[in-house]
Parts: sequence; structure tokens; C-alpha cells
Amino acid sequence: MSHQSLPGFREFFPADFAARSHLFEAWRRVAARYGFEEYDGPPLEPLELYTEKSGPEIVGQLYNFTDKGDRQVALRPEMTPTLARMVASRANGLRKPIRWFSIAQMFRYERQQRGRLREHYQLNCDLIGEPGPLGDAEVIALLIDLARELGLGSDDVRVRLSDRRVLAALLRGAGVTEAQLPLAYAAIDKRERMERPALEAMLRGVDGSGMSEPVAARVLEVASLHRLDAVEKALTGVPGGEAALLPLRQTLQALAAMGLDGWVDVDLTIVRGLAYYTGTVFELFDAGKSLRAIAGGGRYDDLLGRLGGVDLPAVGFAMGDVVIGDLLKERGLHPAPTPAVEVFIAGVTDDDLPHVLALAHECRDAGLRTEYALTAQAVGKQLKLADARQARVAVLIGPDDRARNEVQIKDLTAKAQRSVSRTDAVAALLAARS
RNA sequence: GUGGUUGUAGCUCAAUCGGUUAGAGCGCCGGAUUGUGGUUCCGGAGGUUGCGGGUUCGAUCCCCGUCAGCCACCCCA
Repeated sequence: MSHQSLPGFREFFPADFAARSHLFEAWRRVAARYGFEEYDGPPLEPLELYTEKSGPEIVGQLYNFTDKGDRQVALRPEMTPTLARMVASRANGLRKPIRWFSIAQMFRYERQQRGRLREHYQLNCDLIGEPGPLGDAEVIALLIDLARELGLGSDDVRVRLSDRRVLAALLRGAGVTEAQLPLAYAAIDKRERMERPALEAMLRGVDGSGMSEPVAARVLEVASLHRLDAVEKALTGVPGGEAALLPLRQTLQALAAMGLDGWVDVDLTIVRGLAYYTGTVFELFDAGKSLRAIAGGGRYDDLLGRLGGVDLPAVGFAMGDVVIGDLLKERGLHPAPTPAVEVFIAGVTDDDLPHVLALAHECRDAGLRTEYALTAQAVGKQLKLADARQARVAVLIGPDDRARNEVQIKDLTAKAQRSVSRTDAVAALLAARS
């Protein structure tokens, strides 16, 4: 074989595909429970759709090319710009709040490593048109229920929750200027991956243009705040502190009323990139090993205005299939795949073949997953195939059975066999199904 | 994109110091078994040792390049 798949692109053999389907089905079930409707958009988009939001630097990480019509195009790296365009185009006709989700393949031209490929499937859930904290609580609850649906508990995964409004108030209170906020966010984002002196140097700025030493130290203090009460305490005396805290508190109260607060940790180090988040920011993490974040999201009240020209607040998150898939595999939470065949029909002689075909097709019409041997074989051999397929039931048809207008139904797990009239065969197989 | 590390059968792994025809288990195919499966027994297929070059009488083993996987960085989903 001289051809292999491109680096970072996966092939899904049946067992892999079963695992993927299991994941997608769980995603769809939970999203449906929250009243979310599924949508999709084009996998290939104009390059400008992404450079407008993220600047030309993004091109280095995109799968982009010039098409035969001389258009600059890119395989979608994320769903949000497409979503923004779709919502904007119908914004006046859509009843708010809009609850939409999609399961779509995304592409990124980056060197792959574990949990990070050049393509992946991503669940996007967005709630658009609701500015209040109940909207935030709604999507966070959805995220938690996704984990629950997949068999994960609050000991397995944690939601780490922060709020840009709270963080900004604390940082301003610590003496950080408006212009220095992005730098502070960047440092806080790297807090767990960098040494303290390097972080301080980063905050001070290479040319001394950053913040003073005491301010930098206070920034790092703010970044280490955990739990709501600690955040509340730090906010006392900070101008606008109480107002900034209100949405976060209300979001947590709503989650508590749902009984889901045990999954959530307030953690101000969650910043998520630097761009468009305006309020709540959260990530779902593996509580055990330091895997990458399983999912992440937040409130982005200005983005739809900037991208789609329609001014609607929004909150949402995305979850990729790779990291969660690795985690489920690691925990043994992938269910055993459903056997491809339920009923295997075996003929004894060549003369039985038409009867095998007839019964097989009746079974298939009745919805039974059915197989039979495609070449004439000894009965023992056919049963071997039935066994390898993990079929629950085999049906044997031979000249003797046909003379009595019967078939033999053999339960392959219980090793029991009985004669059933040919007329009742399909009904008997359906009855034995559960 | 940068650095490190690993590549042997479909899968998991052997192969002494550089030495003859690269082995095993699982899986796959066939037979024991022409109206009854799983267990068992017997047999078989399957390899350019990732690829290309170099050193050597001789390379899975040493060297160089390259491709791919993994890890870290970068960046983030």
C-alpha cells in the first residue's frame, strides 16, 4: 500500500465508527432535551470569513487554498462565523432565544499530537438572544448533562467557571489599566504552564512598558482565587465589584437549583484565548490526568454584531470528539458495539437456497438484521459464521423441515433449538428479539 | 513551524555482540466435521524490518536523509 491517510486525518474502522456514533447520539439526545435544534453549514467557506474575525495570522493555521474560480477558500476551523452569518440572515424572523446546535467536522492545519488532530468533529451549542445569567446556566447545565449522559461523574470531570467581568473588575482594582488587560489575561491563561518569575517578567513587559512590580504581583494573586466566597471577599471595596459579581452569582444559584453545582468550580484562571468573550467563561476538564480541556465556551455578547452585523447577545460552547473520546476509552465507557447481525439463516442443501433467500428477505422487511452464507457451505461452517457475527439466533432450513413446512430456530446463546412453522417464523424471531 | 524520541505480520510483541531462510501469541483462511457453532487439534496465507542511501564479507541492529507516530514548544478547538 503506497497510499496512507494524510497526517492528522482519521479513518474510522467499524469499531471506531461505533464509538463515534455512540458519542454523537449522546450529544443529540442531550441537546434535544434542552430544546436545541440541529443545523449545519458549509464545510468550505471564504477565507475572509475567518481573517475578518481573527486577523491574517490565522491563515497559518487554516486549511486554505485557491479554488478553480480563483476564490480564496478555507475548510472551516470553527463554527461560530458560519453560525453568526446564518443567524444574522434570518435574525428578524427567529424567535428568541435561539437554541441551536451542530455536529460538524472542523479542520486546522497544525502539527498533530494526542487529542489534537487536523480534523475533528465538534459539537457546538449556542443560546442566542438572551443576555441574562439563566442563559449561561442553561448551556453550562447542558454541558454537564453531556458528561452525565456519557457515564462521567463529578469526580471524573469538572466545570471550571470564571467571568471576564469579575476578572476585569478585580484587575482594575489591582491597578491594571484598560490597555494592560489583554496582557494580564494572557499571563493568567499561562499561569499553570509557566514559572512565577517568567510570569512576572511577562507582566512587567520586555521593554518596561508593562505594569509595575506590585501590580504584577497583585495580578497573580487575583489569578489564584478559587471559590465564590474568596472572589466575593477580594471584590469588597473594588469599584463596581458587586455589580460585576452578580451574573456569576446568579449563574451559580441557578445551577445549584438544578442540583448541578457540585460539578462546578469557580476558577479565575480560566480565560480561554484572548478574543471575543465578554462575560462568563468556562471549560470542562478531566479531573484526573492533565488532559487537554474537553470543552470550552462562554458569553460573547459583541461577536454576532461584529461578524454578522446583528446585535444579539450569545452564550455557547464547543466540544470536540477527540479528547472526550480518549477519556471515555480510558475509562472503559464505550459500550460494546451492537452485533451487526441478529438472525443468521442457514440452508442445508442447494435446494434450500431459494427458501433461505425468501425468509431472509422477510426478516429484513420486518427490521431484523439478517445474514446468510453467500456460498454453499456445510451447516457447521455456516453456524461458525453466525457465531463470529455474534448473532443471537440461527434459523436452519433443510429438506426435512421443508417437508413439514417448518424451520428450526436455534438460540445460539442458550443452545436451545425448536421447530416453528414456516408461516410463524418471522413472528417467532421478532418475539424472541427482546 | 522548532526540538526530542520511536518505527519489525491486520493487532500486541520477540530476534544474543552486526551473522545463515526475521519468530510467537491473537486474529484471518482451510481441514478434522456433507443437518448443528463457541472449546480442542492439525494445516495455511500473511514481511521490501516505514522508505531511500551509506558503512560492512554480511544490517532489523551502526551512520545520514526522508516520511510517519508519540512528547514538548508554538498556538489553540
